Amino acid sequence: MATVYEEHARIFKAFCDEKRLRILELLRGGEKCACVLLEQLDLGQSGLSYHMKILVESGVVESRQEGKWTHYKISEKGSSYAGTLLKELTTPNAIKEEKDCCKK
Amino acid sequence: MATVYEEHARIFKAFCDEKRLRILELLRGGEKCACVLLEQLDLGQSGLSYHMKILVESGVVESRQEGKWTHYKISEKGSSYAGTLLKELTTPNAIKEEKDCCKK
DNA sequence: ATAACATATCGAATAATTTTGATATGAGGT
DNA sequence: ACCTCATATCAAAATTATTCGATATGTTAT
Repeated sequence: MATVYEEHARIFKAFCDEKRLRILELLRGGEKCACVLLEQLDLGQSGLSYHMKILVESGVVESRQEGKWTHYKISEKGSSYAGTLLKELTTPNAIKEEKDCCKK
Repeated sequence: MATVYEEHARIFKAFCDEKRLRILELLRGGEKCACVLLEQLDLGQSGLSYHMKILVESGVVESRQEGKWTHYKISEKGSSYAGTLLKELTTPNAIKEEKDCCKK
């Protein structure tokens, strides 16, 4: 049972790690097979798999199986959702509660 | 010496933790004094201070000193920068490198 | 079915983050 | 100056994330 906070945190975890930011940068150049990512990154096979899982579960990246190879690309839907969510989380509410808390 | 990846990761760390998302939610209601945050959250004084430091260093939150009290609010500038950055990190490059890597 | 290869999963080791309590710093009031 | 209160910092413990190597799963070809 995950709170909405955990769900949201999971999305932004995609952007919180150096290795994953590097992967995203590579994917900005277009869909890439895992083998390409492997040779461009300082990561072992299981390490890449670990990070790709986090990226895919965040929704920011999507994967496509083609025979034994897996291809990854940035999900337009997922990343635009992340953007929308970020804006939501940082936009003031309608309700303005201007209560002074601490007497000066 | 921090890489650009670390710099970017630091910004999104604001959104990667349940407690910090809760704090942001409270700040959406307007500027809040630390004392208010403390009573609304399941956090001790030093724990709040720890998370606020991360939020402020991400640029998403800004703080204002008023006598002995510190007031926090969402930084419009910082959060719009985070939004812009997120979009950048997930938008395809102009350069399309469509090289087939693995022969089928 | 077996072999060869790509990826996923597991467990242990390591590293990073978070929590907690104690103490330090810094501001305001007496 | 002292005292009080708010916040920051520190160090240790607890928790979580990441890495790495070994093994498992799944796909294709023979």
